[in-house]
Amino acid sequence: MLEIISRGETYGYEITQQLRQLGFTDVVEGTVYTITMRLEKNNLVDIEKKPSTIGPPRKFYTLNTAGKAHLENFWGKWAFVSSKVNELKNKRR
Amino acid sequence: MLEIISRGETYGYEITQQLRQLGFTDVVEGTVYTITMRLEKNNLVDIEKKPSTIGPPRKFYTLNTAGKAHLENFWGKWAFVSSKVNELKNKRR
DNA sequence: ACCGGTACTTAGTATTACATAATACCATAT
DNA sequence: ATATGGTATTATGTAATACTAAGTACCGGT
Repeated sequence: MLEIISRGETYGYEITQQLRQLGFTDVVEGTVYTITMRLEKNNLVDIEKKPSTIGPPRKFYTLNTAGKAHLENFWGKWAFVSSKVNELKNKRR
Repeated sequence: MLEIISRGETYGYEITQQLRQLGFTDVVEGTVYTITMRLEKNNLVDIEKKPSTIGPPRKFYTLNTAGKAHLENFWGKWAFVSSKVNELKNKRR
């Protein structure tokens, strides 16, 4: 979700749809919501509310400096963990 | 941990050491223990207690049929999730 | 007036992650 | 004997995370 938000401001409902398109077909809005709430709580995002012509107002998120740092930190951890897990996988019988 | 156990019977303390050697340097025994407890609770392992000459008895774990199935299921999920995450990573700016 | 799609929020449970500390066994050195 | 250090499991508690179901509300079209 941090990575998705990093590509440009977006909002919960749209994030849900993007995740579903990515293949996480059974992600529901509630799941995404708890994560956006966490991002807010941890001050990793800036928030802007904008009206929509086709529904209720949208709450747009963008990564702030801390959010970007957090994302970079995540990618570092991902590189480490995924390489270790793949190492295990490749040694599998 | 399922993968580590799948390579041959082993016990908590040894698993901790293996994980540390793998690079997860700050894994402590308590963390491993909660996971072995979960494996027991979910009936994914067979248990055999054997004496040790250099300390208290060891509780050896081996994967049972359900455990092996669970592991295979994990590798399937891993292939999916890691490919999706890497897809995101590679599109990163 | 209702319906379906859009959109956020609430509230709750179950699981997971992790740390700290306690207990106990054994060999070796003092 | 006893102190110590490595080996090994167990107990207990807290915080974070994952996930679901249901509720509220806004809007356009029939």
